[in-house]
Amino acid sequence: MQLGNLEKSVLQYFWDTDEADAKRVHRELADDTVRTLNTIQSTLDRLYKKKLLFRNKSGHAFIYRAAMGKDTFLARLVREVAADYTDNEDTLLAAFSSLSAEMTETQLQALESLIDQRRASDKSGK
Amino acid sequence: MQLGNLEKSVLQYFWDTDEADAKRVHRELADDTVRTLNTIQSTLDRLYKKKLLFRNKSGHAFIYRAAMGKDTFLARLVREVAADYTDNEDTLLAAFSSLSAEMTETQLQALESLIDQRRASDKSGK
DNA sequence: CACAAAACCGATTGACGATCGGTTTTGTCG
DNA sequence: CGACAAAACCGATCGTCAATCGGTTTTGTG
Repeated sequence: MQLGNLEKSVLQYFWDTDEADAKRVHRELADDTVRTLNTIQSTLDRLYKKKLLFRNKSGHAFIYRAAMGKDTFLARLVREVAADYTDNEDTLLAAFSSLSAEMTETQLQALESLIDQRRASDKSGK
Repeated sequence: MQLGNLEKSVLQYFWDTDEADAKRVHRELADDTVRTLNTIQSTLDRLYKKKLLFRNKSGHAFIYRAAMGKDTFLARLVREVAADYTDNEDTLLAAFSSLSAEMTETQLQALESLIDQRRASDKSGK
């Protein structure tokens, strides 16, 4: 899932904003470069076709919203990257190894507690 | 760092093979699609310019080798992906959370032991 | 039903990887 | 040292895909 810069910005926008139509996105994403509402519409449509945004019609316009949270999306990207470069599953662990080499102790602890949480939710049959 | 398919294959090749010149890569990467030696050369050059391969001349030809291991490269990609979608560092942890939700107990344990190793090498002043 | 708003379509541009043909360099060997 | 082959280097073309926008078609709604 390779995204362009505008696509990323828009996605980011929807992680902060519950829902919006093209007009609103265009208005609130206004930055340096001048862009047409039309450009935003194309981008929304592209993201919709990529199933990264949901939409449903309300009056004239489509109302869009993020199809998944940022963390879920990130996890997906990470998995994708790993799958792209590895045959056996454990390369992902190797990558973690390199990554962890640059993590702070605090982050390591956070990671550990995530693992524990995962185990807990397993046990509870979730 | 976005790579095309041939680039990925070549990189993968160099993670299995210590060093090789274009000719050898071309010979050993021969698959279905017919490709010229020239194509392989371009690709090697592109990877060299991206600093993913080292090279040095030996006789007529360049001898190439991987500039980093697969795990280091993967870690770099993961970091890159994360940086691309997150302002604060901790989104990476959130992503791990989603990821860990699909890990087997065995993988979780492996991850934990990686964390421990990391701590150990910290203490030893490495 | 008319009209404005938005969707939809299609064209263009700019990156960039893949692919090669052709030209220039450059070792090496007689 | 000079010819020749091998490889590097250059540049063109093609395909894909995001970004951009103009123009046309739909479509709610007053």
